Amino acid sequence: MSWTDERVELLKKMWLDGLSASQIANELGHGVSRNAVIGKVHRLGLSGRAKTPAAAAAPAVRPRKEEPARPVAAPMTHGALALAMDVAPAPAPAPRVAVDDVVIPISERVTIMDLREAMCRWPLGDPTNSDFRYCGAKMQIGSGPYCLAHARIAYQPAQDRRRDREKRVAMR
DNA sequence: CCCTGATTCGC
DNA sequence: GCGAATCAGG
Repeated sequence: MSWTDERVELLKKMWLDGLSASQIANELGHGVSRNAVIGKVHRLGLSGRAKTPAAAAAPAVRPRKEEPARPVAAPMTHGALALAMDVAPAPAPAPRVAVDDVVIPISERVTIMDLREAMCRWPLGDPTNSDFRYCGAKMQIGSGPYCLAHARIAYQPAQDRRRDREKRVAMR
């Protein structure tokens, strides 16, 4: 894929929101690596956070050939611009949500950006809304992309599932 | 070992 | 311009 205006906008927004390169790469899609994101960020000139005092003033620890210090764009503050855009806080309802006869822990709900490889991809809410989250619980091997609880819902195996209403799946 | 960003350089 | 490889670190 290529860096379309749209994708660059997403990149800018997320980077300014403080998301890590890998998180951004993960959300932008399959063809984008974290290196690609970092590379693009630098080319766009929005990197430059002077973390180390010495790094900002001195040529750092790299004895390689250096360029006359590229002019880092305006040292914009992370927080200020981050507030300009959304990223709504997660609503905090009941500690658990019951679906059918299975109790799902929602304590780990995560945004797509925080979704890791081993996290349950059961969607929670409307993907159009900003409060959309994924379950995020630990993925159960052999249960598709879901945790144990959600796998049971997704792959309703037996026809005895309305049985055992009292039986609870204790998780954490 | 997991992760972070930074830099170089062949493409 | 792009990004894998690499570096330097947490």
